[in-house]
Amino acid sequence: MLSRRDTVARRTTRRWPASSKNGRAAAAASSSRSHTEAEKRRRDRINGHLLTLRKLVPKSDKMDKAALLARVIQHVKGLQGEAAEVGKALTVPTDVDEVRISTYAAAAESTSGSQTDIFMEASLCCEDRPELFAEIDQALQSLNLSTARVEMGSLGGRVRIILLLSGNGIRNDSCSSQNRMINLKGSLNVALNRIVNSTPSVSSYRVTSKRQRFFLPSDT
Amino acid sequence: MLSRRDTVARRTTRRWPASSKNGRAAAAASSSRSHTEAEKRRRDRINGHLLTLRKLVPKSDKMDKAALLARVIQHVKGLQGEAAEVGKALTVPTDVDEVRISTYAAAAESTSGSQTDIFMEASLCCEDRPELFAEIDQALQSLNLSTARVEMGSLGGRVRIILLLSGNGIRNDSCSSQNRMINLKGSLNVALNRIVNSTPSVSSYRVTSKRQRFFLPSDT
DNA sequence: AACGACACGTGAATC
DNA sequence: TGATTCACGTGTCGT
Repeated sequence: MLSRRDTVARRTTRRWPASSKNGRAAAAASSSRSHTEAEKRRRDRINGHLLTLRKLVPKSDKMDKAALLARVIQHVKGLQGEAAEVGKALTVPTDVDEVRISTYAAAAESTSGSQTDIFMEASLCCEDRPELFAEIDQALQSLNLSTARVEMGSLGGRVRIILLLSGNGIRNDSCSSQNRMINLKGSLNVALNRIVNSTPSVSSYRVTSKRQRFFLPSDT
Repeated sequence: MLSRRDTVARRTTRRWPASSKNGRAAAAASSSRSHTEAEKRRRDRINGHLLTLRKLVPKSDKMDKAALLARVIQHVKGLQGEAAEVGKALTVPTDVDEVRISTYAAAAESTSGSQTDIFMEASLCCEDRPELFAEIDQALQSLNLSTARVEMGSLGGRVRIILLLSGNGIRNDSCSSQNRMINLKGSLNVALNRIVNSTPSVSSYRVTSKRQRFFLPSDT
């Protein structure tokens, strides 16, 4: 459990046998001493870094040294995954039209047993236009999908919208849910692609400058 | 420099002196053996985790054990800082109303010399309501601020909006630009706070469910 | 030779 | 008590 003993000096750096006058034994003793001291410096260096890591990683106090390392790798993995996910899910639109749909199951630890809900994450990137949200809304409604969360970024007249969707009542305890999921995914894909690919060139709406048309007032 | 020797078994797990028939010595030897074996297992566990970390952290191969740990803490610090920064700029609304404005100068490397534009980043988090964007738009227009980029996140009926603003024609080559900047910052702050703090309770707009009102169609 | 890094076995301490 | 964790000193390999 690691109590004190990591800070306390358990033994006072060993008493060396007082360098004898004999040349041979003195040399050997000196060598051994420097060796021991160097080794201690090495250990202190490692343990110092270990301590830094312990302070850095939350809830890693009162932990085994090996367990600490395990927690560190878990933390690094988590942070790396998070960073990658943020990078992938970043709401900065690019110049290419894109629709990406990924399904995954998030295990929701509830009090009454663990239930696994099915979610879908849809990311679409296209030219911005006023009817965009309404069209997306309509598509989602027709597919009976509810939006758990939405994030949106806009830059240079283009938008990237990331939707976290959940199919109503679609759980993985149903045997046919997987098939429904695939169908849903396909349907959503074609619907969003249709929305993205509807070029606004025929629309009456026209961009004056290549930039600065972010705040399109609702109707005022 | 860490060559092989970490994978090679340098000595074959020590030959124990064949449990003697003496009860006392046999017990002591058995105890010592289990102790040694347990200690080896512990070392292997630690080194195993260390190896995992070495695989996890890039460019940490061919490194001292202590240096590896130093690199791990550096990596963790970097990832944590990155995550914190992302978290601060992330468009996930919280439960507290908030307005945050930060100004910074971004050096734009143009062909005709380097010109330094002044930007402001405004982050506001409040309850969502249909007139919100229009009010923000109006405030920005009255302050003659143009929006270079906007990011928005919505969750549970609340929104967090992050605006990257640039004052029109405000450059730092002007001697009075700094004062104008401060005034602008203050004005923007009071304007956004007024918008955020205007409670929608008196508004005719009312939320039915605590969730799922993300896609408010423009007017259809 | 001398120095640095590693694995090892052991004594002490904690649970 | 036995199991487990830690720091220590040492042997040994590679530079």
